Amino acid sequence: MPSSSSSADKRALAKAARAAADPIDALLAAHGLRRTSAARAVLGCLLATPDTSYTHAQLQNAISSATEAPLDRVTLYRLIDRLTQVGLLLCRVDASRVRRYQAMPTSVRTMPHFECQSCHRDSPLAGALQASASDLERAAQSAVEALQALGYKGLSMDVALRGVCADCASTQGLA
Amino acid sequence: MPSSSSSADKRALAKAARAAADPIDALLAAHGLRRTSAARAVLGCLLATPDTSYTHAQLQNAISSATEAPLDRVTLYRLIDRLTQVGLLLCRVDASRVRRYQAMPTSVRTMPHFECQSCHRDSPLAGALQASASDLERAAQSAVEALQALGYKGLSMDVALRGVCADCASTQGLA
DNA sequence: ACTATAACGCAACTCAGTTGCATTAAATAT
DNA sequence: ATATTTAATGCAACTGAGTTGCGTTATAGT
Repeated sequence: MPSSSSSADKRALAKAARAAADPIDALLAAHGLRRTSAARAVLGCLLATPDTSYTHAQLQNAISSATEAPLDRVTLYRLIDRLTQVGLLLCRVDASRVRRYQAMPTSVRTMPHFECQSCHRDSPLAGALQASASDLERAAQSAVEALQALGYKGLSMDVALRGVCADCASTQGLA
Repeated sequence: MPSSSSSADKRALAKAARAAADPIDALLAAHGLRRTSAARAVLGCLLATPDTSYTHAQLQNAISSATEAPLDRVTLYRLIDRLTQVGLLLCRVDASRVRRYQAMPTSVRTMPHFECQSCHRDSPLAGALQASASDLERAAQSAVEALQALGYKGLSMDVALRGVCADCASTQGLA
């Protein structure tokens, strides 16, 4: 019954249809962002590879080679800022001082890692440390739940150990 | 009986005396670093204020105003690198991408903190989150001990939560 | 005291990110 | 459907933190 529906109904429907057409568009709309080709490309790229983080340069490269639109440096910076501010992206600064971006993970997986201040290797806690690592994960999980209960959104946790690894400690005469 | 001691004894004694004269000099010597005025100033400054971290600029400023030697930027960078590599200093990169340096803490105190990706506030986990925080600390402590047993030196742990805080989540219409 | 080399200081450079401003294109109102 | 508003884009110039090269100085070991 097309003639019986009001024009207001039609508009609402059209809007919903547009928003729901693509899950990525839906996300953008839900967070009050415009559905531009750049936004679709970035969010699409990051959602396609969860748990993978990109630097700004890597992201620009990936977008530019995938699509035929070379996407300006500054535009990408600002787009990333917007996506991060609404909680769609997770941003962390790695040990070499560059920001790394990824889609905000849905479940909170903590991956404790160790950064050696001498050789600058960054390695996940493995082997004998699995026990402590899973203890950490459990503790982290409950902290995250507590924050979620307080209204915090898009939470992620990062556990970093720092120091001098056994290799470096032995090759220097360390006290 | 000064005349009975060999010249070798004398030299060893002199070296020990020089090294032990000042605890800071002793530390430098023990880690194979030269005792220069710059090294003494930096290490002295950081050891005087444990658990306080300085940026490169703050440190340069503190040194230059305390002593009468204005200490070159690059020299300070290189000095910090050396001190960090031997495990005397702890270096971390804060949310705004600048490195912060402090004396390597003797006991491992974990202070979980939350970084809001919208308002960029960085706040310690407090109040209702104390429980989770202390769970985290305990888990962290055992991880650190496990690493120490493996020969790792100068360990420190950093637990960071990231996301959008309740304030920011409510002021934007966040899904 | 002599010598080897660690540490210093200066200048120039790189890399990641920012700011200002004019232009374009979504979203909304008519 | 068209006009209007304003979010988003693109370019150019800039900033701040850290790095590299190289000649000079001062500490450690002989």
